[in-house]
Amino acid sequence: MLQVNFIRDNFNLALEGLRKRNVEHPEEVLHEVLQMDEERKNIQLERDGLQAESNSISKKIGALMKSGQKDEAEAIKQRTGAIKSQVKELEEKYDTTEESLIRLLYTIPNIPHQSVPFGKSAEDNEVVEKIGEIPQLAQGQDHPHWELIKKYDIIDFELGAKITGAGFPVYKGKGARLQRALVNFFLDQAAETGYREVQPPILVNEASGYGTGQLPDKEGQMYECAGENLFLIPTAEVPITNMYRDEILRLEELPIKNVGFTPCFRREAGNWGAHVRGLNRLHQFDKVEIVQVTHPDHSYQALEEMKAYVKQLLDKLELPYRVLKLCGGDMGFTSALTYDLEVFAAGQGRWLEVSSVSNFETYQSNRLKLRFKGEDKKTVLAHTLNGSALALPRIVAAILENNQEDRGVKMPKVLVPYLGYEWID
RNA sequence: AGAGGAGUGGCAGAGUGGUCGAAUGCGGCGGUCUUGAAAACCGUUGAACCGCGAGGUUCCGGGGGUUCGAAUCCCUCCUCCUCUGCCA
Repeated sequence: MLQVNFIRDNFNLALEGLRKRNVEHPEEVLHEVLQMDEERKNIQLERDGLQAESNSISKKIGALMKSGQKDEAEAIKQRTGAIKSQVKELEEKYDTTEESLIRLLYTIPNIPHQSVPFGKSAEDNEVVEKIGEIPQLAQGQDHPHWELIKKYDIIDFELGAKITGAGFPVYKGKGARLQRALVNFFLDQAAETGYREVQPPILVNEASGYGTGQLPDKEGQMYECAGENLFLIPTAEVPITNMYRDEILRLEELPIKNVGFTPCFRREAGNWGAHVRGLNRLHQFDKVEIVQVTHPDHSYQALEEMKAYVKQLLDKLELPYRVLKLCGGDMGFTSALTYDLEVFAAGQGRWLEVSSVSNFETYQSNRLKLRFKGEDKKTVLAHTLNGSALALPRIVAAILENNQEDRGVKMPKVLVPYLGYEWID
């Protein structure tokens, strides 16, 4: 969530940011925040004053009791009754005011970075670069992946539907091996680049959901465990970033770079259309995620590094891709700047998002209370970032579609040592 | 899952109703000494909010209660440890 102080000190900046986000009545919303915060402060002032008085009376009573002046002590006690009930009343008022302030802040998205383009939807995203050749598939070798997986019997949707439901495929034989190869390849690459590998839980509690911003508004995205108040993670970002909730880090610990492989679960309620066939959208999929916690001065440099890292993975997989800078209307709620990386899947003739790399600045760390002791020993909110590196299903789709030949599908060279085979046939 | 024990500052650990945001030790930081370092000695060292400031308020696992007053008493939840059971 945004910091109230930031809104107060940079009102116009915040306002412009919310306009870029296409937030309705941004000026009113921001004013309401400031007004609620003022109210909160006033209540605190009043409450603290009374509490101070009450504290000093209590001290006096203590002193009187000690010196044996019981009657005087009893006399003073009478006066505390009124103060007590007033304090209690003010405390309740303070709590409800603060609660509604936080609830309001939860509804406000992050302020986009200056460079984020205006725009309403994916149409308005800015194509930053395009890399690699779009493959020209020969006739008869231009199948979409959902046909190829059937032909070679490597991924089975019907079987998954029998066990669980739609969107939970079973990977079989070379298909399963391909999954494992990709995960190992991604993790090895990340380790070489200086990321520490972690294996977090894939069920998280409510506090974690709030910490990274999946709650309160996106319950529709996460599967909830009945009776446990736990959620299946939609991305490893949630547990890995929440490892640092309520932490005050030392300056030397930054930047923190973690990588984790987890399955991801998304309900995707209402997100199913004609063009989400096969592996394009699933309820359960595998993803390797990189997460960084950085000094505010270095987060954009880190973002560029993460983007470059993901690009290099796609280069090694020999997949054509493009990099988008998302516009204000298409960016995730909590992000300040997001790059999407999309591979071209020639069998469908479509770009598929395989990675999203974002800088959240202090939006998450403010909820998380993730801070570090700065140069002047003041505690400062750190910046958090994350990116997919990479999400598997669409990578698999693109590999299958782009590399199909007469005799089968040829695997990218870099994966062969992990796969133990060269062709899916 | 059952029985018992425990949760205090970066760590260790005292404190069982008022003078406790909290002894002491270690660690960290600053200084003296030293060519430099170590040792020794001196000082300093939690967080949040409010206030121009002086200063005030809150926080001893979370929440609630008793009391004029709670780290300390009561209730409840959570976590960890030990033993028993179960299980990959």
